[in-house]
Amino acid sequence: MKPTDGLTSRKQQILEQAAKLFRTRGFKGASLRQIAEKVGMEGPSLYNHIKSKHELLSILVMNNAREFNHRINEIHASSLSSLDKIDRVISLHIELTVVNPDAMSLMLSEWTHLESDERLEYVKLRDSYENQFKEILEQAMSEGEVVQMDVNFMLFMILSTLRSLYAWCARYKNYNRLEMEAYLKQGILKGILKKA
Amino acid sequence: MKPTDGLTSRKQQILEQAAKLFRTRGFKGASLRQIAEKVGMEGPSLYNHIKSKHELLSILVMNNAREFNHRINEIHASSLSSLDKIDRVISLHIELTVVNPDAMSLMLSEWTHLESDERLEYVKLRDSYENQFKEILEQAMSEGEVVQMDVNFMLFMILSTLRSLYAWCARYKNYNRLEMEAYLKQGILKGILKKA
DNA sequence: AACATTAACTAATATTGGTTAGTTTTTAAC
DNA sequence: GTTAAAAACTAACCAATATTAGTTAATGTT
Repeated sequence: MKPTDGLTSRKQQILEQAAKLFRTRGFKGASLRQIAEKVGMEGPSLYNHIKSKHELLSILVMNNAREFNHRINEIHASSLSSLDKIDRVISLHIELTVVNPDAMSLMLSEWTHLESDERLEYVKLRDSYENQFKEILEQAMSEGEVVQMDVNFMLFMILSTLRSLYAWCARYKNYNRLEMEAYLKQGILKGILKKA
Repeated sequence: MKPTDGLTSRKQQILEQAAKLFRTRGFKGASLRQIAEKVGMEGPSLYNHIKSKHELLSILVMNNAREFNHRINEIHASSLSSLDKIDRVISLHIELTVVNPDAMSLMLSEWTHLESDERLEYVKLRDSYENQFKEILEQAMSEGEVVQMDVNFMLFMILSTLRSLYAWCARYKNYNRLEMEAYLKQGILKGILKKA
């Protein structure tokens, strides 16, 4: 019974509940029984749909990581100006965070529990992502668009903010995406001081 | 055998290794036997020094949280200018991160596994900390020192960066504290754009 | 109706991990 | 040197958990 209709397939439901529980209790802290209960079945029945507990984490983390990598590739390869590229990367983070905050949270905090093969692939994707972003920043810096600063540190500061976003979306639900984009871009680009 | 000499007591050693393992494997993922091995004894022998696994987490997280709270109280209550207060808070974060990155990491990511009583106390300390910081920002904003922006969001952006610091200290060991302070303050206050 | 497939269940296994009990070794004091 | 306390060890317990095996109910197709 493939999900021919608009309903979410059973496996999709399992993935959603797993994501929520992995996020709140952590991968090790959440049990298959708890996941099963949330989706309305007994623990072992999950194995009719999944291969293992690790598979759940793998799907959730790796899909997101690959999507991220794909999207920044596009931006990096585009013919946009360096500032516009930075702008797009910020928007990308916000979009993926808003669309699937649970997966985002997992990708950033639970990837350590991936099995070794996939952990390696994950780290590779992550490094690649950061490198692309770094190159964009270097470009902007060499063009005199942004201030002269250690690129690694600038990357760190921007990514710190973008990567924490999911946690704050959970706390302050009343922000919409446009507000966040405006605030973030202003804060990152111009800082908080009134006068430069 | 109390630690009369300069050597670190046995319990201190246990705490240090526990912090390292909790950080890399997570609280649930690290076993007492692993901790014991790192410190050079058998698992159950730990109970000659500790009350429970949770006690280890509790000491590591709560000590740090209380220290944080104490220090920001001082800053908040001082007669410094609002900008100087912001400056001090940034320095505080850097100091505590550099001095004990493992404890910092735990405080930020593993506090969810505290037992309920202490989890409540932790959240209280955390909220209190954020509120003090927020008041400082509000003061600076009302004095026209910083740009007009949603205070919660400004708080979020600053804390995101400061709270991620421990992760980057681990990756780029070559930065010293003064460099980090300079970069961080510049980035947070003035942003990355060349022109305002 | 008959049959095959899907997806649920129950029972059982193997492992791990926190913890306790009891014992032996080490350390320090007199 | 004797004794008492501290701190180590081994063996065992108990609970939780991922997973497997075997079975039954539900579903859909011919």
